Amino acid sequence: MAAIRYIRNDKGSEGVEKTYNPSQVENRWYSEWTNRKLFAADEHADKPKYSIVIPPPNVTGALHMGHALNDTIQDVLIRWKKMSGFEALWMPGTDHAGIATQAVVERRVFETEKKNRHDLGRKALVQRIWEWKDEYEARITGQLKKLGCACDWDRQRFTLDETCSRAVRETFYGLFKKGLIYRGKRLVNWDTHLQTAVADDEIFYETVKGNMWYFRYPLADGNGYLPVATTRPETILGDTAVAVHPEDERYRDFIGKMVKVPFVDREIPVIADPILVDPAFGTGCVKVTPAHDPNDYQTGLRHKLPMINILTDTGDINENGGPFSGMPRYVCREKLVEGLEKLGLLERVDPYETQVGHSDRSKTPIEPYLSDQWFVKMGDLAERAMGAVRDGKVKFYPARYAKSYLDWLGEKRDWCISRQLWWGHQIPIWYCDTCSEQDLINAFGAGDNVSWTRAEDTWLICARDGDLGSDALGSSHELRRDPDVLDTWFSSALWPHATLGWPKQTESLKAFYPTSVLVTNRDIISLWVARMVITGQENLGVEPFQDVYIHATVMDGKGQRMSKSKGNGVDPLDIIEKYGADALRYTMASLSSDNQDARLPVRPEKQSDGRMINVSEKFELGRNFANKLWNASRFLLGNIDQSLKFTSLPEDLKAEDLWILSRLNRTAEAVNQALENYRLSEVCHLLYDFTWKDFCDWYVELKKSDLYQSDDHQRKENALNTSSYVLGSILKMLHPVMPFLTEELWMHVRKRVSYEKVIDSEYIMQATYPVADSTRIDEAIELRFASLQEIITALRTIRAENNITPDKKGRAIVIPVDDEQAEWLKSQADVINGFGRLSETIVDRNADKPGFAGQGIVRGTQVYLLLEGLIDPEVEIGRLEKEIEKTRKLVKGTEKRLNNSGFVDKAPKAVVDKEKEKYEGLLLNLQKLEKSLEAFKQ
RNA sequence: GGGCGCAUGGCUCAGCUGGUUAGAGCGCCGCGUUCACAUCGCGGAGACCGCUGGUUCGAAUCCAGCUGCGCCCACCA
Repeated sequence: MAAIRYIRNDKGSEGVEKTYNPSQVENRWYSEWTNRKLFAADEHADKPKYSIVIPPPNVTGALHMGHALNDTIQDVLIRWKKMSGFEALWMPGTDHAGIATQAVVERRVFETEKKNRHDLGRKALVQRIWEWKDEYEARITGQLKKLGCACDWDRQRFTLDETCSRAVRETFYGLFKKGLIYRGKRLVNWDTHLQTAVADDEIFYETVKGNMWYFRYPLADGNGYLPVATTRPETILGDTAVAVHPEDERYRDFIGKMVKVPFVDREIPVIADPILVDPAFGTGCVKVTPAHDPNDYQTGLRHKLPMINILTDTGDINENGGPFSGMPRYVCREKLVEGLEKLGLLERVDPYETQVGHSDRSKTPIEPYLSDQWFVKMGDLAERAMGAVRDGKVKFYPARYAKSYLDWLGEKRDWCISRQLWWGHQIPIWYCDTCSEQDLINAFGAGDNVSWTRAEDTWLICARDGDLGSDALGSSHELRRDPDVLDTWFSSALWPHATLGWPKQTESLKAFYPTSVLVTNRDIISLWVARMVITGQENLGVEPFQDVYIHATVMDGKGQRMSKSKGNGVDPLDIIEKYGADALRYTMASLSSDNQDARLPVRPEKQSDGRMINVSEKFELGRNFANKLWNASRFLLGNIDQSLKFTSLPEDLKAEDLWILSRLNRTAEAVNQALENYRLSEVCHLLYDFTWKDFCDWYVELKKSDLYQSDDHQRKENALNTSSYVLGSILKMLHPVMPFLTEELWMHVRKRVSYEKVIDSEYIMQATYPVADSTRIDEAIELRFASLQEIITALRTIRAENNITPDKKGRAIVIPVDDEQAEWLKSQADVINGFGRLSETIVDRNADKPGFAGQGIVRGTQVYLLLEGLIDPEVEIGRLEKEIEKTRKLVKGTEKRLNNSGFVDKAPKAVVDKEKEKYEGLLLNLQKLEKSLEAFKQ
């Protein structure tokens, strides 16, 4: 039966199926777009430029819905700008994500081969990671393509590729030469199991049941002791001071005296430090171990204390541990406590729960560990980057995020850029302990490719490019390369210009730098956004983007941030499989408001082939919308005869044509403005309402009488003409959000319609984006239409509430407020008849109010539905009473306002006048309703 | 602990510079096979806009406090 209907409905529109089938359409169009190189941006094009660099996804794993939102937004912007006359570049790429990627690969190698990285060796491990990278980069790229992203794939970059590496080296060299990169000590989070430093965000805290040990620090002169509490007794071996609060009466006299560290017999001072010590906590005395505790480290810096490392790389006690040397640290802890007890120094032990940092990778406790690291001096760089936002050169949307940026930069904390990893850009520093500066000058003095500086025990030599090699200074002076790599963010920070070829002055760089907007998440404002501004200013003297659009963070149904590491990520491919890419895009875009979070509840669903995928009814919004547009198009196209060719709108436009054109242009205006301000959810709602409500529910329905019931050929043709015009505009406006569907429909439209200004390109993605023609916007006709719609709705309500079946036709009497309204409604009597299922509509200002009829009042116009015998008086009385009550409330409200002298005196005249007008109208309505109720009750 | 944000019908969210009869989608209820669409049409019910104060002629909207939640940053010897 469906087949029969299909054939009957589908006059001449071959191949347009009844429901939109996304999967068939999507792959076909994507390959078509890429084959035709429609995503390629030409740096030589004689057009204004627009560019976006993708926030490069980490190659740690596949993309989730958070990325899908991020990429949808960018694609909408890119496609919109392309259609708006810009040469738009969307630069794709991925990030090597140092620690995270090395960690996943190390873990996998360990699981499958029971080998750690030392077993494998640097070269082999890095090789494995490259293989992983290739696999996931391909997967990510595939996901982006499925999403429909209009990336210029020929330009795809990777943060570790040749081009990016060149930029990293150039930047490092430049900063080093200026003295902005230096070597220093820093406490790192040491993973004793993997023997590597881990990043702060790779640490999870776990509550561990431990003890608080209270013991005595004996004074060196033998006269008494200081009570100290600790959760890590073994660190006593590295203590270099005991601190008290300067105003603590109990210990004031001890300040400046010396105490003796048990077991190693080191004498250390008692110092006063108001920052470290909280007199109310513990004993009020704090042992200070600068080499193994972040706070103590800071204290150590303040007081210039020695920093004694007591651990080996594997977490055992080193040669500084006296009798405990060689013990694993937890064994040492036990033995040391026993020792304290034997010495009579242990006071008591309390059970105590502490938050202990654990490595996310090895799940073992991390140890703060002092080591040599490389830093970037942030002072001046940060100040300049702050200036960019303060001066408005870089603008945040929403503006509140500027604060995150400024606050973080304001701390001006030096940036630790070295990581004890193998996966990443190896630091371009070589050490030479034995040579003289003259040796360096002899070897590297010519040109500007090597720079050096003296450290206490060695030369620090930085090469601009390439590998210096171990014997560049001859066989007598060995060069050693620093084994560490750079923080991932060091290369990410260069992304906007590195991807365009910098330091080469490429045409691409000239054309597309600075980029137009950065679209990203709020949690990397400091890590990434701020650093891009810094390097952009430093390397090119120009900020890397004008706008920063921070979009919502996608949360799961429980309100947890969706992330790869949490494992709660939802694969966009699941959603695409179930609902289609356009549905995904539309739904995600409509979620993209100024809010900072977007919840996305999903549930697993078994597919017919047994696979489980994640689905969410939220995407039905987008799927249904796609289907609606599909069917509206199918309907119109099915009615257009092959022989018709429209080249311009008809001469004599009817009222509904003027109305839909006004609505269309108003929508185009609002949509462009919303896009300009990154208000994508607004864009979606505007287009949804215009398409579904204005166009489908009213306009197309209105035109059906022309199509079905008219013998007038011209009328029919005009109806199709105007409808196609509007449809074409809808497709274009919607294309950035729903690219596949609109491209597919565009193809069908083009077969039948050829407007010069609307159907103006072979591919919709190259067509011109509609802009508002303000001469088409007609306030008056929209108001008239609104009243017509409300009258029809009033009639429909009466019918529905009284359970009047569609087959029963009634008559209506409409009593308008004035002659103009009367004339308008008379001209639309057929419409009212059709939409209200009426045999007749009498529009007459002087008509008598019918005695028995369903009633509504719309903007003062009285609407009566005469259906003697069909209307239940009880129902009508109920309706009227409710209506009256509602109106009374409103009357009371406005009355109160108008009686308030404060309002009348102080509010703007326009507001007061409007209120008065409203009041009079409401009173009139109330009178009429009350009269009707009276009549009914008789 | 510091910062930012959120709290609007059962659910997910709009409501941008204070003046709206507080909206939408889903869900719910009723009716509906006239040939675009049941992934649909028509109609309806459902909200003291977290709480308490304040500013104002007027507050969902601005301010303060409180409560609950989320995120980021820093973290306790």
